[in-house]
Amino acid sequence: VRGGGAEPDGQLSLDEAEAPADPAADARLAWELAGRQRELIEEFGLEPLLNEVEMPLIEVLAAMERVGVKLDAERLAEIGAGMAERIAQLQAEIYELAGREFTIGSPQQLGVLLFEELGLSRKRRGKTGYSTDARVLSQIRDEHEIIPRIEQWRELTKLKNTYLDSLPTLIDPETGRIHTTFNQVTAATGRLSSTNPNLQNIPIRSEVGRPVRSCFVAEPGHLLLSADYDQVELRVLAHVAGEDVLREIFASGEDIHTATAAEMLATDGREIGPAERSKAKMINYGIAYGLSAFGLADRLSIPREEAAAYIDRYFQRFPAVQRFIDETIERAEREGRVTTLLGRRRNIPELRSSNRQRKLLGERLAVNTVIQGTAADIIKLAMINCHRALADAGFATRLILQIHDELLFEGPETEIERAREIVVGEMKQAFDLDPPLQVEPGVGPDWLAAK
DNA sequence: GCGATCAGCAA
DNA sequence: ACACGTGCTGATCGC
Repeated sequence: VRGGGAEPDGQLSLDEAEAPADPAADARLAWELAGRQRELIEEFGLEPLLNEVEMPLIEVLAAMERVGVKLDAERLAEIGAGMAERIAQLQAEIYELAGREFTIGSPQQLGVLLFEELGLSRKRRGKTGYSTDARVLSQIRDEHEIIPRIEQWRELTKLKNTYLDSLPTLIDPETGRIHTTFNQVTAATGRLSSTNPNLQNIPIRSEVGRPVRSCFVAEPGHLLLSADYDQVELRVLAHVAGEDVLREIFASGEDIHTATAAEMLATDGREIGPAERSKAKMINYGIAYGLSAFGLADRLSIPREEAAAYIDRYFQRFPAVQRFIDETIERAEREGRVTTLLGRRRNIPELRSSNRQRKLLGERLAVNTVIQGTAADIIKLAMINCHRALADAGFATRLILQIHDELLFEGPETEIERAREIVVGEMKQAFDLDPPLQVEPGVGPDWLAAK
């Protein structure tokens, strides 16, 4: 019996008091909804996507959730203890510099202290008051000794609260492992999501966050195998846009962001250094993630006009990308929807909005959904194929996580090299793309070492 | 206890 | 004046 109080992770609730008043009516409703859904699936030509991708994926996801992933709880606790000490020290220094105690974690109280009592430069403001987010703090870092300490305090408490303290509570006593829930139907683009816990946002970028990732480990005698698609979204873009300049960059094996920077900026005789690469990278990601000129300017901390100029420059060098975007938007406006290469469909009602900003959002969603959704289709196919190929080979290596463009496997060390060959082969062949898909594998005793 | 708000992690 | 990719989680705060 499933009560009205289903758990957020979709687990069945057996609370007698929450049992439905009329279970037969509930069952009938589900039956009737299924009939209507079948009609729509047929009308939209979605049977192949349903039958070849989403349905076969269910048992792959179920197996992944059942197997789970091992966490080194002792190591996690050690890292957490070190952090607790550092947080306490920072807190004392912050109170000392502030001249009083306050709730550091309250943006409201922090805003009063920084901008009213200490008189630091106010940057942006939110709905309710001053913004104190990471970008604001980095801009006023040199104005007061308290700022770098608050930045550190924020980073450490975030890591401790979100990962170090909560992950161990989710270890299943039966298996000693963490069992996430993958949601197949939440993300509008067709991506998966992960909850309770979310294992798709484990830190890796920052120095202090990275050790958290090394706490995800293989069982004794086993190893983790991580296999990443290299630049899958930009390859999808090159493919769907038919952009030969982009294809040539991939064929040459050059670093994509450096090469993009060279295309955009080198004609001015500009040297391509880290700053140029970083701008190009942001533009590449901007296209893949559907960022506006405003969002791009915000990320790069440059005026919007300058961001718009970079985007213009990008389109001059990659004209087929410009054509693809224009055609995708035109068609989406006519049809009210977009589809991925495998026929996944997303309605974009924003395109009919009279609000200019909302309309522009719709345009970016239309383009972004084709790219991100196609990448999601491809990796889902790869998951199904890897799962089947490993089983057919009689291997004990199991798929345990999917992180959008990465698959993580765990297997006996004796077979992991052969498993790697199978996985890389299946991932590359999952879809016939031009430029072709490329996969970067790595093996190690923990998740950090495997990358 | 709940929702709104702010903040920050990842691909 | 305002705007600002998504999904998930945690803390604070006011009701």
